[in-house]
Amino acid sequence: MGASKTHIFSLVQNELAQAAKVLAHPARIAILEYISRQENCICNDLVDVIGLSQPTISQHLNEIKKIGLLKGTFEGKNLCYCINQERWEELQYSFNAFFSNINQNCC
Amino acid sequence: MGASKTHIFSLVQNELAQAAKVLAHPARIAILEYISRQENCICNDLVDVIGLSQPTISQHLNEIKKIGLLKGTFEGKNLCYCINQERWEELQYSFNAFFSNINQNCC
DNA sequence: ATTTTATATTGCAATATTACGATAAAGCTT
DNA sequence: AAGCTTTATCGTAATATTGCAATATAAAAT
Repeated sequence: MGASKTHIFSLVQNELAQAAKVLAHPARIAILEYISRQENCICNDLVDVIGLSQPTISQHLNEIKKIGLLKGTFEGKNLCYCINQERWEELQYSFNAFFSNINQNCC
Repeated sequence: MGASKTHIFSLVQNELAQAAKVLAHPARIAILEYISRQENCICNDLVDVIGLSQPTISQHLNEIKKIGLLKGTFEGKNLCYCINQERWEELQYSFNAFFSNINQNCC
């Protein structure tokens, strides 16, 4: 097969997994960290900073965008990507809820 | 190519990505949630509860074990997997640190 | 000792991800 | 308009992941 059987899991489980998948690549972690340190983010910087090709960076940015973590606005000739604060906090809350719901009395 | 260029990223970035990768499948989310709800975990239950074949469940459990999230001990004839509390909290801390380090003054 | 039960491993097919060169598109600059 | 810069898309190759049938292993029960 190869494809995940997403239909046998709950929406919440699938959404958390989907979010985790976006964080499951060091380039995307690095991109998010970099954007968060900048006032503005010019994409071309990322190519230099991260050390991957421009198409690859573009693809990674797209993955991050897909789950709503980035807002993009144009500013002069360069595209300015920024963290979507609301979505970011939503995910932070989801991960934290997941990690907090653990029963300790076993073994 | 196809393989991730892990060597161009920091240890912390790679480790967080690695942990996220384990959470990046709804079956593994479901397995962790299920284990956390039980006093003991008999693996064979998981096959029924999750709805994937025994070899597939075994593989997923192995992925979870690889990053140290499970402790396993034998109890009678059944293997008992449990959440490794220390490691769990470590990851919770890592994710939370990542999510908390976001600069808001952009766009 | 043989059977039963539970878990792990192997091998393989289907699909997904990662990466990049080539090229396209879109907006400035002149 | 022509050229420059920046980002997106296409096409393709390499690798990784997901899933299961078949089989192996290991412990418990008979």
